[in-house]
Amino acid sequence: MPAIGSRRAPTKGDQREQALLDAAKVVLREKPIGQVTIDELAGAAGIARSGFYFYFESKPALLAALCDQSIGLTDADMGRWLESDGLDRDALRQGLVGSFQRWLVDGRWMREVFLAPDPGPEVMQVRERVVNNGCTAFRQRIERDAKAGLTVDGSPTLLATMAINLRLTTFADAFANPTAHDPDELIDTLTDAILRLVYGVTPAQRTTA
Amino acid sequence: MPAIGSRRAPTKGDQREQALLDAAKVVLREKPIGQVTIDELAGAAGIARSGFYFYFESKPALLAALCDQSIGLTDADMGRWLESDGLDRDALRQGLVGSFQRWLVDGRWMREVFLAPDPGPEVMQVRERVVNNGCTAFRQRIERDAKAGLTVDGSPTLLATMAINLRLTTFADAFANPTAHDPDELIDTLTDAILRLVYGVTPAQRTTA
DNA sequence: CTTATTTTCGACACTGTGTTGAGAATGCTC
DNA sequence: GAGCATTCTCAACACAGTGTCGAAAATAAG
Repeated sequence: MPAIGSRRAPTKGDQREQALLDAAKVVLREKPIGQVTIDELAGAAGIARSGFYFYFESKPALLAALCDQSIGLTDADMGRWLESDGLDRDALRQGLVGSFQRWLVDGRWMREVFLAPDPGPEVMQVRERVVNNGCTAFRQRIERDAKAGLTVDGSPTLLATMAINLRLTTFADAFANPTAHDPDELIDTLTDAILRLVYGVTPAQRTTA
Repeated sequence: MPAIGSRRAPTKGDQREQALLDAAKVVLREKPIGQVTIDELAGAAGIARSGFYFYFESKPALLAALCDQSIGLTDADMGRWLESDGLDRDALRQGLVGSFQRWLVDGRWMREVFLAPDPGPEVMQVRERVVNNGCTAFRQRIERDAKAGLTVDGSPTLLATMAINLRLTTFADAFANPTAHDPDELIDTLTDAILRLVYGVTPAQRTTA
């Protein structure tokens, strides 16, 4: 794997590794990881089962790598809101929309990474990194707004965790049960729920009807 | 298994089945289900591995049965609040405390049942029943209060789901990371978070400091 | 005590995982 | 483009865990 800014051309192995990740991403859209065999993953990337182990130590290891590649994207989603101040409902909503769209596509494996109780050490490491990043960014925003007297009382860390978990479970549910709610209503309700959670207010103005 | 109100004495098999459930409950406090073998579960109940299959079809089937037995308790926790009207912070808080205590003890398998993305059909069935019951009760309370003009706007179903998920993830996190927060603060924050989520208000009065 | 039913468990077949080492493909150097 | 080191591939193996079967033992019923 050439480093991210590397000038070196990707070797055959690098390509194969990426092919394995890409193939896995597709395969994992269909069925839960527990029901996907390594044989299947290897086959989808065009190699024999035992060849898989040249690239990844195990299924969870691949999953962790998969997640790792998607972190940048997830961060970008909420970036605008996280950097702004005050409620800024529009920015928050837009961030959630972006996040939501990713969930609708790759929710299968995202659930495994972020929700599964015991996804193995490799995944746990990535999860903790991602969650910590998210919580920290969120927490810092809350602390900023707390100084301006905008937020409710209560530990910013706890509030941030709750907000993030609320988003997580809402999207996970939406993935598991796509027809249960109207997407727009879901996002609006979630947006307001988070604002209410952190600021204790539901802003009256809405960009969309 | 004699029906719940049965007069018939439990046969040896009934006892063994219960022993299996009790033993599993204990074993599952130590390590995640994925790392517990059927051999281990059977051994803990004093029978051979293959004997396990006389009582349960599989590991998930036992887990579902385990959960099934605990439903009554979980319902009882929140009962008082669910039947009252208005915010009633004290009742809500007390319900959450009860629920929380159960989580601290049996959180390991409760996570598997309520959080795992793909716990198998048997568990899924029980989960859906429990979650639906909980959501329905919650939703009805919200609808009642909505008529009284107490709640925020928004689909009661969505609000109920969010509240329940907030509780779920908060307790699951607390189980996974017991020292991260002060229990009292956690419960207080969660109580207020739920009230804010549903009613848009944080009641000033608190029973406890 | 006899008979029917329930319970137990060893032995088997099967699926999926992870390892190893020999050989093939690749790419680097001159 | 021949030689050489490195990277990659995969068949064969060993193993752990699951689930099934049927014969025997334990229990309950008559």
